[in-house]
Amino acid sequence: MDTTQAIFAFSALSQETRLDVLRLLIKAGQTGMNAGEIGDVLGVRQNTMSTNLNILLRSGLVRNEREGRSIRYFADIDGIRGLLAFLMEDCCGGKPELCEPVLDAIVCDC
Amino acid sequence: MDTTQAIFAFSALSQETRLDVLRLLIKAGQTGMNAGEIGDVLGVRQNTMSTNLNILLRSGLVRNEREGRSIRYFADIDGIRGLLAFLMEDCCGGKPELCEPVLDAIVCDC
DNA sequence: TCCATACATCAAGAATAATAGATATAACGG
DNA sequence: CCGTTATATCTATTATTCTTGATGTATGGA
Repeated sequence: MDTTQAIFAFSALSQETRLDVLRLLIKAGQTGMNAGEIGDVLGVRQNTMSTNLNILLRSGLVRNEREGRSIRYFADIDGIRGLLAFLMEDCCGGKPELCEPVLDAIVCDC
Repeated sequence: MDTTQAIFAFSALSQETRLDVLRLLIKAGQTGMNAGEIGDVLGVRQNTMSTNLNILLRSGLVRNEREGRSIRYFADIDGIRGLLAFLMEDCCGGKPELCEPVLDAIVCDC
């Protein structure tokens, strides 16, 4: 992950539809969701959703897989990890009490 | 953290100067850095840096403290935690193997 | 109180991004 | 093949964001 890529990824997340999509796909986990299904759930027009899905794809936060006529989208965990690792790189200047709370926040219930 | 606030924060990070500033402040930890010092290190003009620091402040990713004539800026760990927690909320749909690698990436050496 | 330092705000031009109508492509069924 | 479904691309308009010169404000020292 370099700065340019990180900026592109954060930029992808700085728009409501795309942020909603990624959060939805993170919830969906390995099951993923079809493009049309995502558009229906979020109430976004087909071509707008397609454009936004493509931006998420290019940002490396999402991946997809053709499934017959549909295309299924998934959160790309490696991409998300890379982005967060880039942000938190060299964190806390040797004082773990600064960054530990950040980790705690992401621990999920599963 | 709500969607509007998260979009504002990700938008704050989707610009080179501001992303550089936050990463710098994360490295600086509790020591923080003066506004002028940040501008010097990153080679950004005074008023541009001031505008960008204000955007980071309003995004909740950074906090500041007056120090005589200077103003010292710090990464706001609570703000960062809130943002990442919002993104990863309800992650992995019951399958921990999806989100654990994300956590591993952020574990720091300190 | 006057000056210097450190930072913030204003305003306007330039660059970038968002949306949606129209159209194109890809896959499947008959 | 032909039609239908599912998604992608093109294009233009509108809206937002970035940068910077000029100027304003706050603090501390002489």
